[in-house]
Amino acid sequence: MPERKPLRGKQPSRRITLRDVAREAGVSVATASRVLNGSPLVSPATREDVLRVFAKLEFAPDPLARALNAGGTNTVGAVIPTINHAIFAAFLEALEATLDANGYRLLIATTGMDRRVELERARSLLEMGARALIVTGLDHEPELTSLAKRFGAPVVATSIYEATASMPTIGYDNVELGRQAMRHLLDLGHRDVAVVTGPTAQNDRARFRIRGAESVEGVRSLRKIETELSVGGGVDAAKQALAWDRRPTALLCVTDLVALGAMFELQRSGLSLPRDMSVMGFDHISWSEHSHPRLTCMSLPVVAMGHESAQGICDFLEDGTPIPSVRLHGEIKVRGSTCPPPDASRASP
Amino acid sequence: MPERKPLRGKQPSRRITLRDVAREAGVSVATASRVLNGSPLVSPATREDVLRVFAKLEFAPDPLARALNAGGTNTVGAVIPTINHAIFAAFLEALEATLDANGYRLLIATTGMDRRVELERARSLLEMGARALIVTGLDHEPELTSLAKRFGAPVVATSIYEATASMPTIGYDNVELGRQAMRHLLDLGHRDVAVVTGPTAQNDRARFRIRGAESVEGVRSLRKIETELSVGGGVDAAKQALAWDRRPTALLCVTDLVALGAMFELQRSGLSLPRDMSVMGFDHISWSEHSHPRLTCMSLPVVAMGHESAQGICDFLEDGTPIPSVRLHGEIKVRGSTCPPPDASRASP
DNA sequence: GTAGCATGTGTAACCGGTTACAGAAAGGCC
DNA sequence: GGCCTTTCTGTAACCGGTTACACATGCTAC
Repeated sequence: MPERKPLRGKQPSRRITLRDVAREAGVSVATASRVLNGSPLVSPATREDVLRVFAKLEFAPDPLARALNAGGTNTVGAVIPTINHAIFAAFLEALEATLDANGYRLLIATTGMDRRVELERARSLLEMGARALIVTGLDHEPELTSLAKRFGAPVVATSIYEATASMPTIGYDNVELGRQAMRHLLDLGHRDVAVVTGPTAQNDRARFRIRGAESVEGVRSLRKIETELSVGGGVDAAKQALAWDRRPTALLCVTDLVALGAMFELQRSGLSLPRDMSVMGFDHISWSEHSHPRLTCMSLPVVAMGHESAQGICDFLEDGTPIPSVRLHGEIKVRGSTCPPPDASRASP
Repeated sequence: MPERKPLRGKQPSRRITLRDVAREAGVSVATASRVLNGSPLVSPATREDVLRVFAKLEFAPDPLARALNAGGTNTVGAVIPTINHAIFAAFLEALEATLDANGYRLLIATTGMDRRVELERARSLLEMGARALIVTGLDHEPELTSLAKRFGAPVVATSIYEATASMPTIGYDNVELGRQAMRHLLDLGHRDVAVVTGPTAQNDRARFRIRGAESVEGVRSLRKIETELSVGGGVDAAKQALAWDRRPTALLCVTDLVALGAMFELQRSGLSLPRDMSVMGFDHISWSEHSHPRLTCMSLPVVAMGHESAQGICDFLEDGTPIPSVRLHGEIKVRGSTCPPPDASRASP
């Protein structure tokens, strides 16, 4: 049951309305409105007059009244875990750019990875007039779908691709990416790998990547370290891995940020990378190709994902074209942070 | 002269309106509206009936109509250079959190550092109904102010503090920060420093920081390197500095990202940090305390800045309290990436 | 019985624009 | 001059809610 939010605050000084302009210019509101919208049905003389009054009174049309007439706003809402993570930021930037090019604005709300919060944020975006919703992954409160349907807004799940999902998904196959990453390590000769992940409870992408990694045959030991999704988390993870008595030869991090933190910590504790330990990331954020050593990672097509999501939504809003699911392809960027393990000669058959 | 943007797209199927509900429930729109808003002036029995019809018809009130009545939306617009930069992301996150706590939503638009673009984005945010505008720095097209005034929306400049500015500024004194940073290097014994900056043309914050650095007495040589505002830019800057015949002993980077790139490149080329070269940053983004070596930097209070900006705006919108300028204080975080220069014993008096 | 009040409901104006439709004014043509 | 167009302008309904005000009802109090 929708609950009314009282309007916060009041208009300082009554705004100039179209009627004020009309009165001042000695014309009807209709004519004033026509001038406002550049209708050709106005004589040049009247137009001049009205325009002069527009300027004189510093008239600014109320966007809400226009939107009410038009039957909707031009906003699209994105509900994402956090802005403060390079990979989401890159995605949002692309999303915003494409929406903007199509005349739509982007409303943003963050969830801090909490599904209940996500639902609430989604509700308020819809109540603000968002015409479509972009969410991350497929792990949501069940009410989300019905809520959006009630508002007539489509929901697009990103960062994930799943053809059979109940909503369009625009993203990549996280299981496959996890598999590819692990295979790379296996091919190099690693048999003892630690997978470092952020909290997986509310994060299906991470779980899928792990599942993919686990699905690879031939790994002797695959241990999981669950940590915070940040550079600091990577530091912690590296510390843990170093403290184990049978140290893994490679760290597979589900996020570049975590990989960066891990590399820092490993280097700090005196290891030489990648010789003493391989580190791999996921995301391909801006610095990963510049790090020292350069980070081997699974690159996620977030820019394309932003464009595709925006385009799908815009097309839908224009003419009702159903939003298609789009499978984007990540690719492995093999760089300097991975190499065969120290004892590869012995370990390999 | 405002130009009309035609509504993109059409409503797929006519939405359920309050009148539909009222008819179905056999009450007047007024009563239906009262139920919608939880007014106590409705008998329990009628309320039940109407609520049932709400559910049955899956009624969703039109946010626009409500906002039109209320006389405004609950959105605040932020026009920032890019989302894709940790420091802005951290700021936005804090901003969004505080706005949200006060019942406001955040609209975001990016400018890519172009003032003309900034003006256009500001216009569209205002036309979307943003009640206030947050911008970065004080370098803007002059029309920005009058545009916002016309819409009755206050503008807050962030990332900068200048008591005499024509709009409230919520931020820090970039000149002072630049000075402090340089003094730290000077105190360590550095006399030959390179200042690495992003493009300064449209960025007053960077210019102020440089000015502050230049104002410090006792530096023998202060050379500037202008590069891209990214990790890659830092890499380039480091390459340049290394190629000079009289190599600086310290790099003062106006952004942490650039500092990170520089550190990577310096290490790649075989230097040992900080022994062979000191590196300093600005921002204090999440990883800078974890890097190897840990980055010495000027920490910018962006989280406080987000909160203060949001709070100032909310207070203004609630009861017209003028938005105060707020001077926040950055502080130096002395960590492991700076130390006396190799020849400090000789260089110091 | 009626004045007095609380309670619940409906009517209609209103928010600030847009626009269908009607009508006025001006020009063209026979 | 009368009739038809064309061109411009105004009236009023409308978008989908909210709400001031009027009014009907039921109850208490005198």
